[in-house]
Amino acid sequence: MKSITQNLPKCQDCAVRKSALFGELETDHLNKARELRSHQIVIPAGEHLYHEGDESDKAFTIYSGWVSLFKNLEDGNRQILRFALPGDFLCYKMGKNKTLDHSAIALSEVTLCAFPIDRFHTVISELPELAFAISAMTELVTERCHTVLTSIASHTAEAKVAYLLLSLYLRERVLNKTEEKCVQFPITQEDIGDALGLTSIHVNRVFQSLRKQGLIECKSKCLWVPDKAKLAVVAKVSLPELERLMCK
Amino acid sequence: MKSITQNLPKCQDCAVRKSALFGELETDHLNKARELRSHQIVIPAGEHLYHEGDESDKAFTIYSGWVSLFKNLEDGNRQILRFALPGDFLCYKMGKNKTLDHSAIALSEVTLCAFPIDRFHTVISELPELAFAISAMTELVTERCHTVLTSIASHTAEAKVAYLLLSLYLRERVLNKTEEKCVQFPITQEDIGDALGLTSIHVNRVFQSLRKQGLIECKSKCLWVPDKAKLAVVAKVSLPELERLMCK
DNA sequence: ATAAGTTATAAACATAGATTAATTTTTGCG
DNA sequence: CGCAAAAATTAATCTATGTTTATAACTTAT
Repeated sequence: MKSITQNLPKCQDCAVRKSALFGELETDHLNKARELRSHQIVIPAGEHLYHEGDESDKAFTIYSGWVSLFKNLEDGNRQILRFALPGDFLCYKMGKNKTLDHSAIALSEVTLCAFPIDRFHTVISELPELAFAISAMTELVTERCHTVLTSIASHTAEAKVAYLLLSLYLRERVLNKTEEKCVQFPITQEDIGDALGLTSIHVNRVFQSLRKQGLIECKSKCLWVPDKAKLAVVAKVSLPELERLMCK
Repeated sequence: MKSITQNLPKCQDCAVRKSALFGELETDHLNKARELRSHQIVIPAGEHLYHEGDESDKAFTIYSGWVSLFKNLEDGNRQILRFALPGDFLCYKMGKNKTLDHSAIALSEVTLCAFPIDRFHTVISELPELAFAISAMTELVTERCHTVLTSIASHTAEAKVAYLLLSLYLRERVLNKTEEKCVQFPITQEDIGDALGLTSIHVNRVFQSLRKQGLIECKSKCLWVPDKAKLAVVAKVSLPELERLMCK
């Protein structure tokens, strides 16, 4: 883990800002908010950002890279709660209880913008816009959690996998404006199983089937969805609704 | 649906206050916050509180009764997201997007304290404590959602049912201080199935088994758990952690 | 008190997905 | 480049849960 405190990139130039916490703030508010940022952190793939049970004293915005948020189970398995992508705001709790209910691990090399939490609190008191912006993000995460719960509880394995792949594909597509047909996709079939409550073996079976149907192309950490509408049908979700939810 | 605007009960005497939104506010703040309340609403069992897609213009604290929050699926089924009990705060969104992502229906006769949302916003700006209190509740709901997701995704039907029954039993126990061994439990086996992604028939099989093991007694809208620790083992959850999460 | 609608229970059968175990392919590293 | 570890793939078997169909026990309203 490497800390960077000099020559930080400017928030107003940041590629992920529009989809991040400060996305809706006016420029003058932005300058005030930016002062909150203390440093950037670079974390190699596989390393923890924080552990379940830790007290949060920093908040992070992901600048680049993918993160997995999960709970460890008594039987040695883990339940992945969600995958966090650039622009996502992690590890901040406004309430008095600062104990974190889950762990976070870097799936690829990750760069974070870090904010000391105590400064945050005082600024929020003066800047209600920031409180509203944070709450808006929390509400979005909760809505996403509701749709994931729905997908996991009431659909087949094929629909669940299709739902997860499509969600992540849509998010990555808006973040990364390149013209390449594939987007980066740094998770394994086992990660997908841990997120959906399926074995990696069954995830593999579903992958074969989705590939045969021409719904996905996926290898070596890359994903391409030739026809999003078709995959949405298999995922049993309305594509416009999913786009709204995933791309803000 | 009946509206009450006269002789409302006082917040400082309210039986559910300590577990509700204003629970952590000081008395002087409380008086300010209480002015937000416009009226009480009584809703008969089976009637909707609001529908998915509605724009929220009021917020509610449940004063008495149980509510089911759910999404309707294309195949005619519904996914219950959670059951809301007295003290729960519903239907408020701080962010700009006021569209509700789920519906709510009364499971028993429900009395609500209603707050017009526009007044709320201005008060929050002046009273950061209220913003923190609301966020603390949202964070609690999110953590509960994480544990439900975990239970649904990675445990057996027996563990899921045990988890849900124990959660609700613990919540109802702290709300209702009576000495009766049973607590009210106004939901059907089908509701439980809709919450956990199981058929009501399989929920029934699990009920038989839990009863045979002496882990629950449940009939005519009442529930008794003779040994919470034993049920927690079946639910694959740590009882102290669940008690913290469910009883605040 | 009776009828009508819900909710719970029961049993037989079908299947999606888990489990186990082995093999192949890809990735990362010295 | 070549090795070791991780990830993906395949196949055989097993089991938890869904499906279907019926009936019984409650609730609620007339």
